[in-house]
Formats: sequence, structure tokens, C-alpha cells
Amino acid sequence: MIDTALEKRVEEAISRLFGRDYAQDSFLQKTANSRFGDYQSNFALNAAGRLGKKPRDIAAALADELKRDPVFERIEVAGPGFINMTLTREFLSGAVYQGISPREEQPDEGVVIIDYSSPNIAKPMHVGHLRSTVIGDSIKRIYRFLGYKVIADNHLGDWGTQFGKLIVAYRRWLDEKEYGLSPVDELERIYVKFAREAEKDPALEEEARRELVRLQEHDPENIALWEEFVRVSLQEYDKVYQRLGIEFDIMYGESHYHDLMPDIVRELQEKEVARISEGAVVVFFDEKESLHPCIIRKKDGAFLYATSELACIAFRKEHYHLHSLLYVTDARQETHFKQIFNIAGRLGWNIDLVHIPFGLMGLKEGHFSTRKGNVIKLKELIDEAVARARAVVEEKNPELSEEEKDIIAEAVGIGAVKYADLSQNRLSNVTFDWDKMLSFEGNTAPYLQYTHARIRSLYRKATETGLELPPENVILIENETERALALALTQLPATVRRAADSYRPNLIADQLFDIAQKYNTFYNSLPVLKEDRSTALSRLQLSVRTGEALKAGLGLLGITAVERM
RNA sequence: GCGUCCGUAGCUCAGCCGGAUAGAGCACCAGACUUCUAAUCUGGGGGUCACAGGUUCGAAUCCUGUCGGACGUGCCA
Repeated sequence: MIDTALEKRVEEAISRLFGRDYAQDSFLQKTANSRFGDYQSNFALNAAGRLGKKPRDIAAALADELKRDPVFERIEVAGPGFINMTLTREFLSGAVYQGISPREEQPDEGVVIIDYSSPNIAKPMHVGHLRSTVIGDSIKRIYRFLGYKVIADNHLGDWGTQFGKLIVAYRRWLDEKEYGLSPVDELERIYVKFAREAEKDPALEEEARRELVRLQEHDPENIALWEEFVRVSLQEYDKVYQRLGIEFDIMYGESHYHDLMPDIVRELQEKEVARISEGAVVVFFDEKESLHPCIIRKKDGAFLYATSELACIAFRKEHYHLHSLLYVTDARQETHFKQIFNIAGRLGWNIDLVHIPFGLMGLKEGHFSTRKGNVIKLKELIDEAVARARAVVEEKNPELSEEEKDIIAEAVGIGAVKYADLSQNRLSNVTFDWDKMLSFEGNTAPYLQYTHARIRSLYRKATETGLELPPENVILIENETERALALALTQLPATVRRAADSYRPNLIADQLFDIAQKYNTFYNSLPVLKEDRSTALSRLQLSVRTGEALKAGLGLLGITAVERM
């Protein structure tokens, strides 16, 4: 990793001059402008106070030390004490040649478990599920890439009060024919009907409660129904996941932890973390936490989301050697997780727990709501995206086979949808907009895929004309255009690391876009195959490495790179 | 009331572990396809980084307050 390697060099220089205490503070960063070189260190400015010296003097000393390192073409002190570093072309060339590859497994680091997607059984997946699914999947890929052992867990909402209602609704209003055609849609319909009917007839609620109790007592008929709801829902979800290229390692729904919950409640009470209040079992928090009380068990004896979450943590703690637990959910659940994490800590569970929140998706007109009927189903979105992509392929590349057009349309349409989400800062709320989400121009997945396809095409053409790439490094960086591209490429590995550390796939999206832009500038201004042999080989290898980087980076976002489009 | 997040170009958003003239896409204007895929590229206009203080050599970035928006807030998940 170039940033890391570079950082190490700067840190060592600092350590030699000013002692080990300062070694971690290289303040290395990309320069905002290429006239300040490739990287800058602001160490001198930041350490001036602690060292009791003038920033310029510190900078000068460090610059002299760095000048002895042959990877730098130029070291300059500028302004109040910036140290600007320019790498040699040879170093950049070597770094580009080396490329980016996944790291071997890190032994004994423990397993990272990621909770994401988590749809509620008996409801169709809609665009609201997209963010958790796509962001979680990307984080999974990023951590795997970095060598972590990762378990992707789809924490299904397969247990809870909705099933009592559903059972009542099923027996009263199910349309067999519709259910046969599209079971989950029909389940949703009768569920909504239940809500409406129950407003008029409160006795229905009572009936639903009774059915729920029977379900929880493992009444065979109700259990069979519940299992059916889960089964038909999963069948439906699987279709969506398969198209999206999303795979889970485990799908333990909340029901999986149901039997563990009484023990959790007991442990909470024994350790005096929770106590009885108004008939319920409740955890209270220190005033300085500003957290409201968390109910663990209702006064009627039923457990809640918080209980199940704690049981889940306990289960994982027991069954896995854990590195960390990551939860990808919308930002509304932030306080909930703060409560849970706080409680886990007080129980003495020493686990690295991380909530990865993201902003809500809505419409210009307001929220999605089943009652208003403005919910956009995930399947509709995917179909529309793929259809639009298909139309564009048809227009641009009519000579491709139908089969290939289909494959490209699928990759491009789904890529566009995923990228629209992943290229944005997680925390921003997003307004759903068909045209934005399905745009194929500018900063989009199709732009990156197109760049990759161009490179592959160029490579094929090179092979046809007998230009063969040798195994060794033949990249010569001969101008600013190539240099800018090379520099952007070498920054990718460190970007992946940063994306992992901060759980922000959008950093990778940004870097890929930067690479692709620089490549397209290169492509449009510098011919490859028409040059003399050494230049042609150099540019071809630079191109191929760019293609590999784009493919790998897109892979981390869960987006497929295509050979042509 | 309390708590969390957000407020950056006409629109959609990056940048937020402080760093040099605040970036991109879309839209708009002007150009580039007999040349390796024009889903591309080149150039242009466009900004009180919500507002006011503070910390600092330096603030879109950190702190405090105000305004605006979203969300959460004792028995849903």
C-alpha cells in the first residue's frame, strides 16, 4: 500500500530526528493541488508547539532527512512549514505495476459478523431495504478483501406481534389465487387489511394476541403457518438477492434467539443491570448517557427487540471467536443500539460492537408508506433499471448477441442502482429519484464499467495486432496525464483501508471515479496502439492495471465489471 | 422538553481524525468522433460552505449558541 509504505518512511524519518514519541504523527496527506507535489506532511506545523521549535526549522530538518530517501524526486518546504513530496516516476511505475490484491487471511483476528438487509417476513422488499443490503454487502466484501474472516448474517424479522395478526388475517381474508401467484404481496395485502379492520373492530386485536400466544406456545397449526410465511418470503427474497449478487452465510432470524431470552433477562436481573418497574423488566441508564430506559420484558411477559438483540450477542459470543459485530441499519435505530451496547458492556461482555447507521430514503412528497401505496418494490426498481440499461445497450451495441446484451443490461442496471447508494455518504438522507438512480452518465457505475470495458477492448485489440504484454514492469511515466493516473491508482489500497476503518464504501466509489476520470482523459488524449513499441507496451500495461483496479474496486462495491458494453 | 443526525453551486451530492485558490455529477454555453467503444473528452459561467461567536499560525471541518429540516424518545421492530 503506497500510503502506508510512504507513511512508514516519513514516520521513520521523524522518529530518527525527533524521537519515537512523534513517530505516529506524520500528518501525511494527499496534496490538494499537484503543484504542491504528490503528498504533503504537516508534521512541522503540528509538532511545533510540542517541540518548542519554529515550524520552518522542523520542516527544513525533516525535509533534509527525507531527501536521502530515493523514492522522492523532490522534497520542498513551503508556506508556514508544509513539506511537499514528489515521488519518482520509477516508484510510481513500480507501485502501479504491483497493483492491488486481496490480503491473505489474518490468523487469529477473530470473525467479523455483519448484520444487514434484515427484511421483515411477509412483507415484500422495497427500496427502503436497498441501503442496508447494498452497504452491508459492500462492507462484507471490503473486510473479506482485507483478509478478515467475515460472516454475513441476515437478521430476519421473523418473530413478533405481526404474526398473530397475520394468522388471523390469513384465515379470514386470504385470496388463494393471489397467494399462489405472489404469496408475499398477498400476505402484505391481508396484513394491511387487518390494520384497517382492527380500527373498526378492536376484538380482532384480541384475537391476534391469542393467536400469537398460541404460536409462542408452539401450537402445531400456528407453527405450520408461521413456517409457511417464512418459507414463501425467503423464496421471494432469494430471487432478489440472487439478482443483486448478495449472499449470506447465515440467516438466523429473531426466532433463532427466542429460547435464549429468558436467560438473558435472568442474567440482567442477577447482575442488577435491570430491575422491575411498573411490572416490566427495565434497564435504566446513567444520567450522563442521556438514554431513556430500555424495556427488556413487557409486563405481560413478552420479550422485545432489545431482548432478542442481546440474546443474539450472547449467542455469538458463545459460538464464535469474535473480532467485532457490525450492524447496518437506518439511523433511527441509533439510540436503540446505544442502549444495547451499553447494556452489553455492563454485563461485562467485552465485545467490539459497532452500529453503522445510514440516512433514510424517502420521496420528494414525503415518506414511503404501504398505506399510501407509494412504496417502490425492489423488484420493480431492478426491472426498470435493467430495462433502461438494455435499451441503451441495444442502441450502442446492436451487433452483440441477445444473450450478451442481457448480461450487460443486468450488470449495468443493477450496478447503477447500487452505486447510486454507495457513492453517497451513508448518513445523508436520500430522496428517491428514478432518473438519478438510473442515470448512466457522469459519476455512475456505468461510467466505471464503461471505462473498464474500453480497457478490455483495447487489450483485445492489442492482442489481435500481436502486441503482447511481457510479465515484467514496462510502465514508463512520461507525462502529466500518465502521472496523474498512476498516482490515483496507487492511492486505491489506502482508500480501501480507510473505507474499512470508517465503514464508508463511498470513499472507494470516489477513488474509482477519480481513477476512471483520469483514465478517460488519458484515453482521449494519448494513443496506445499507434505508438512505437515501448510506449505502446507501457500505455497498454498502465491501461490493463487500471482495468484491474476498476474491476477489483467495483467488486468491493458488489458491482460487476463487464468485458464490453 | 431531552437526545441523535443533517444544512456546501440552480438541482443531486463529495470533502468533515483542521491545512495552501472549497470539488464532482446533472443542467446551461462553446468545442472534439475518416483515428484504440462519444455511456467519453476539452474549455466556460456559477458559492455569505445556514447564521453568530469561540479555539488556532490556519476552520466547510473542532467547541458553544441561534435558526431551519429529519429522526428518536417506558411496554413496535
